[in-house]
Amino acid sequence: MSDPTAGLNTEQLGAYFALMEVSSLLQYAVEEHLRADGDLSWVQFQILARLVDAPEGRLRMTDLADGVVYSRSGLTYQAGLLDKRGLITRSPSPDDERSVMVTVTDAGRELVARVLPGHVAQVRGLLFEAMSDEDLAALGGVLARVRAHMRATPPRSAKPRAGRNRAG
Amino acid sequence: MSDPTAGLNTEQLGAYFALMEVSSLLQYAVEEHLRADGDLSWVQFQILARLVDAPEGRLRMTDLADGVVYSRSGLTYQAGLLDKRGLITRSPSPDDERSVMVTVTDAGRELVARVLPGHVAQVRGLLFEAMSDEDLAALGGVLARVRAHMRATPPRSAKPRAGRNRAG
DNA sequence: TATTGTTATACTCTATAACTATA
DNA sequence: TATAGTTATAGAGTATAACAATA
Repeated sequence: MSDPTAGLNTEQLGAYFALMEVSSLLQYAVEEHLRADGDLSWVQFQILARLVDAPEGRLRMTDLADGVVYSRSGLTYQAGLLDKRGLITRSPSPDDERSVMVTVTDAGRELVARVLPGHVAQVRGLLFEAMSDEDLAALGGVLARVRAHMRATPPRSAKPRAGRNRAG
Repeated sequence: MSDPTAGLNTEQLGAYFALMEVSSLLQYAVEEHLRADGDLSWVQFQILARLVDAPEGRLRMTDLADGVVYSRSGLTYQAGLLDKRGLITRSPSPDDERSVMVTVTDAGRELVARVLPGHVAQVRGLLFEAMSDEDLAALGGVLARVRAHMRATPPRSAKPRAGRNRAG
């Protein structure tokens, strides 16, 4: 394990840099295709993908923001773009009048379906082609654990808002 | 391995999403500290870190751009900012008059040194705390292989420039 | 009083294309 | 003709703070 008073050892540093480099390269490559195939940015694709995966294709704005690791205002902006293109709809939640439910439209689902094959091919070619089954199992296991650990920390949308956390 | 005609299986999809989510959360957390500790963005820190690690603290612009996964003009912009703050210097290369060598200044090294402890603590707390030694070894091994595989693809700065790659 | 979401605004970043200079 | 880098410009994205509405 790691000594909390020391720096990272060589192995840790290497793994950290490799992680960031791999995800960066992967995101860049994938984003290029998403843009060409469906005029979608990475964030927009993530929003749509999460909605498609969600029960009934709907999620609250805040849950979406947390999932995508995004600020609220940023999500409002992106949701506005997707709304304008008819890929999602927004409506007040019946449960909590403050909340807004975001729902994928059929057009949204179709776009995801159209874009997905190329996307998946991209990911396979770059990420999984260099991986054995054991690699995959190991990677998936560690990352799932790490994600859970990170998610235990308060999510981004819980950041202090105007008026809180001031000095004095 | 993966069947090139099929989609990703559940395990692959999970690993892919976990990878992107973990790196995204990590980068976000780390960037917050870098900004607070040294008024550095993620890219700026990466540029400085790479220079500090390089022999004699110097690298060509293009090598830097490839390493950081960045466009040339983007790097010029960032280098301009770092230059203005006295953290790097730029000078024509003696070998190739077209090239520009970027060098970290003492101030740049000091800033990296000042920011590094907090940075490292952040990474340890989020990434390595949830990992055993075996996890680390596995993760590092896979990622190094994947990175090499990805890097086998032409780097970003080699993207077609004005006038190349036109249809016809 | 806290939470959800939107808006206005200002700013940072990024990419494209045009340009200069050297190989 | 190709490569290295800069610049101008224009656009996308992002965050902050202020705001309205509901809990």
